Amino acid sequence: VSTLKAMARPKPHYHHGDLRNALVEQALRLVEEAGAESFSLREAARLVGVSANAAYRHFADKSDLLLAVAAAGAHLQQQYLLRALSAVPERSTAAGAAIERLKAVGRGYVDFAVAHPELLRVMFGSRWPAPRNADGFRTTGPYALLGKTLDDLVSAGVLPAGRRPGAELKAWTVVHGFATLVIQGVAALQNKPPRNKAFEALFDFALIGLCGRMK
Amino acid sequence: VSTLKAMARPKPHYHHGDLRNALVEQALRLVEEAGAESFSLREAARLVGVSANAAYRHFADKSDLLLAVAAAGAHLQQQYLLRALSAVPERSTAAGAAIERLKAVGRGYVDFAVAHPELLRVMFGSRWPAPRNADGFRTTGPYALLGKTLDDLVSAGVLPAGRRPGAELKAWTVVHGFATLVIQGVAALQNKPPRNKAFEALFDFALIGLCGRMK
DNA sequence: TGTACATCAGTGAACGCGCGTTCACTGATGTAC
DNA sequence: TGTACATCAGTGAACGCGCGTTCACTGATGTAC
Repeated sequence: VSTLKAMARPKPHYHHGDLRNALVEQALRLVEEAGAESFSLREAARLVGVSANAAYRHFADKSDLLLAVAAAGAHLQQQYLLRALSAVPERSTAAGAAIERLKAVGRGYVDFAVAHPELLRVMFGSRWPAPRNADGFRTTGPYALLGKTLDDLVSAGVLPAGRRPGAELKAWTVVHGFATLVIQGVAALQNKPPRNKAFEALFDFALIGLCGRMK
Repeated sequence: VSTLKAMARPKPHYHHGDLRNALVEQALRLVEEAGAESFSLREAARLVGVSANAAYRHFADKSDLLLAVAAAGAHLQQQYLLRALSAVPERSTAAGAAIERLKAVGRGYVDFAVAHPELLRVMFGSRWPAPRNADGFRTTGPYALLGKTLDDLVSAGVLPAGRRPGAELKAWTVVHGFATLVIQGVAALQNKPPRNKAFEALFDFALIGLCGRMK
């Protein structure tokens, strides 16, 4: 019997080796499935195959673990944005390219929200620390990427330099508002075709608003 | 001793009389203080001065009570919007009046979000039933009010009729996005003066985007 | 290369807690005659 | 107007539950000599 037991034993190592990451990934998965509200540290540990207690070797407490989940979410979001940017095809004009890049950032943001709604909620729910600029906005992550894209829009001559200040907030408000409406279940935005159509309309709207004229 | 006890007894009536409303109001208060996440039915009943059990005379379960809270929140929100609309001063031109009314709706929406962030979260978190139009949007509440305001904008000659379709979604996205950023703690929007400044800039941006030209 | 030992990363049992919900009940209310 | 009785709106005790967290512990790891 003891031989069988030893054979069936699933844990070859007493030390996990990468428990911290394993817990964060499992927690992220659980959050995405059922939301942060019903997330439990014990369940995450259980599924990783470790005692609930072991988590306290790596995290101060439950909220600390969720903070790590939020950070992982930010990293994933960044990947979405960069992937969307790199998928933009070449353009003949700098103006066309700059516009398409701005659209890509927006699309990446929305795609991330659609694919990981609960994760986005956790990221916005938890005030994890991030460097901010003088205006009180985060200098890393989507906000910074958006800023760079808007700079390009000025260089390309699409966005008048005089209208550049405050453009981040406008663009971010639109894209975040749209993503929020989508993940909060607005019926008209639940299927992809109408959602894409709404996104296009919204982008045109935002671009006109930003530039102060029809393109 | 028993006399003192009788004198101190706070409940003159075995029947509460208006327990349902009392529970909803208490629950709403608790949600606003600490969020729906940590809300407990027992605490609400306790604070109303009634056994936890009594709540089940009026609500199927906890989530049913929260649904009622969301409905009460919607009613309160409507009051904010109507109050903001009625505070709009008279204007010499129909165009000016229509623009100011649109701005008032937006301001009311943001003011509600700032004053009752957790309540707004509950309202968007719970899928309480509401009539929808053919486009999948709710036909009551802020969305309908917004529609009417936009119609006025067309009548006043500010918004070209050709640009009217889809205008609700654009306006709603901006105002909801802004409210969401505010209540989610974006540092630059936490104090009233900069928030108002940002709102003004955002409104101008949105109006240009809606109308397709500078005003 | 071998060994002693500090440090590290886990275990397993237990804690107290507040929760949502159910049970059998009882006091108050209102209505038919 | 009085009374019998069905209905309604509460009570209080109890349930089982999973949770976060703490405790004393032990097996594995790595390093100094």
